[in-house]
Amino acid sequence: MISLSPAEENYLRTIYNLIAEGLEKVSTNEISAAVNTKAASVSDMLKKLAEKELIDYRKYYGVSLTEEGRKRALHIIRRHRLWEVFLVDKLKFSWDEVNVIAEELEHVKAPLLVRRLDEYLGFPKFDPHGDPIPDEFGELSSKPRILLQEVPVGQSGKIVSVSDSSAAFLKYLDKVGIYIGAKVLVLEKTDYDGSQELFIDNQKKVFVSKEVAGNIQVMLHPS
Amino acid sequence: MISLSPAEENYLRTIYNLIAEGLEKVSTNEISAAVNTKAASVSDMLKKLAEKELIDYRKYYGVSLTEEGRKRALHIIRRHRLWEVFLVDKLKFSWDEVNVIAEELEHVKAPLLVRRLDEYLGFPKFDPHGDPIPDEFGELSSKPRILLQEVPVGQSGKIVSVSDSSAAFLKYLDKVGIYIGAKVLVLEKTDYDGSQELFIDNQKKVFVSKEVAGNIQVMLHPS
DNA sequence: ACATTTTTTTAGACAAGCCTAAATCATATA
DNA sequence: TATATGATTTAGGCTTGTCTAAAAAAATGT
Ligand SMILES: [Mn+2]
Ligand SMILES: [Mn+2]
Ligand SMILES: [Mn+2]
Ligand SMILES: [Mn+2]
Repeated sequence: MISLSPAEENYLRTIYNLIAEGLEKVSTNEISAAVNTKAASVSDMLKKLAEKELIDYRKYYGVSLTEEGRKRALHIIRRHRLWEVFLVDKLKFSWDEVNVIAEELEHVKAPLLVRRLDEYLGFPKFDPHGDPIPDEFGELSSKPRILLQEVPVGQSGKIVSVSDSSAAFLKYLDKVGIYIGAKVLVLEKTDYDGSQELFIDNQKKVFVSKEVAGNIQVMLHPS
Repeated sequence: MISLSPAEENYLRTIYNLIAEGLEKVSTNEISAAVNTKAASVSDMLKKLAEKELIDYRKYYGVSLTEEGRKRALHIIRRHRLWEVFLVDKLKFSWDEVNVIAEELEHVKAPLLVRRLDEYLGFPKFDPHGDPIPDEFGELSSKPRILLQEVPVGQSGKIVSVSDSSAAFLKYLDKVGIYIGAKVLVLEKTDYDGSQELFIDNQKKVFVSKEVAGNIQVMLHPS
């Protein structure tokens, strides 16, 4: 099992995350935006990853992960999310600060390290953003989720994760009082622009745009 | 304050450590051995580091650190040793396992991370090998030390650090019962080969070669 | 259907870090 | 002091990962 460079790992994790957003293939430009690298460079890298049989790559068409690529991506994501838990639980970072740091820590590949860290953290199942942490074998304990966007008026649920880990987005959520675990009730929806009015924890009314609601996952309460 | 690559950091830390062994300049070949890289490549890198004014470099002569280079080296060493403490104290690694892992972790350069880690560990002053951890400003709290080699027969002291962090050496010390903090009394010395007979913790007799005694530092008990 | 725009790939270049082989310098020795 | 030996540097080359500019393919709009 030949080892991957930090750059290769970043591409694999990025492709996995983009695909996890629903799609079954990703474009060069989407990857380019996500890894903050010019499309020409991405094309180069995709050729190399395809060469190593980590992705399926058809020119001008798009990219998906092979079984091996998926397995590798999940191991990287496991490291990434465990470090995020460490940073929040032990070092008292806030959830908007940990993504960038974990992007560096995720590439440290001492075999025992990840297992010991996992144990030390008490085998957490989810990271600070509500995303599931794969186990050693790359298995995900997934919960049934629905986008906040999709929750009908009158329905309530619990916020279980967010799909944008940028500091800007997370700080915005902090500001309006939305957090992982919060109870959310959809009070009203505006068809015109897709914005919603929410009732958080039976306490606080919050207006959110369609963009925001599209980046929040909810587990519905039985209604 | 322009940021250094992992490779540059490894060279700086290595040069610092070699110089800390007593010498005031280091040779290309010594560095080559320490970073496990061919001498020709070391020459290349030395030119670059001199260009950046991190080292004083005179061709065919040797290398020393500039003030800036020393400062940088101490910051890298701070990260390295703090991670070593983390690995031993929190993740229950043994002291012979942590050097290689810390060699990777030391390059993670999130500014807040090191301070938080330091705090989390309780501001340790020494790493698992007895080496002092520089503070944020690069200051070292050094204790007066003497090589075990140099301790006269009949004198006793406390083992405070070891200057070889290889797994082989540290495992050997574990095996014979030598550890940081142990009381050591020199029972006998053989002039011929420089080997010694020691009495550890008033309990156990141990024979050590000159090589071993040269890699152990002792703080003498007032006699 | 054709022209325009957007996306993607190719071509060519560059810096970082490494290597081997061939100079060159320093030194130890005869 | 001339020479052999060892240490160091230079020359030339390679891989990785990036870039810009140009070409090619795909998508879009009229
Ligand atoms: Mn990363
Ligand atoms: Mn996360
Ligand atoms: Mn290192
Ligand atoms: Mn150490």
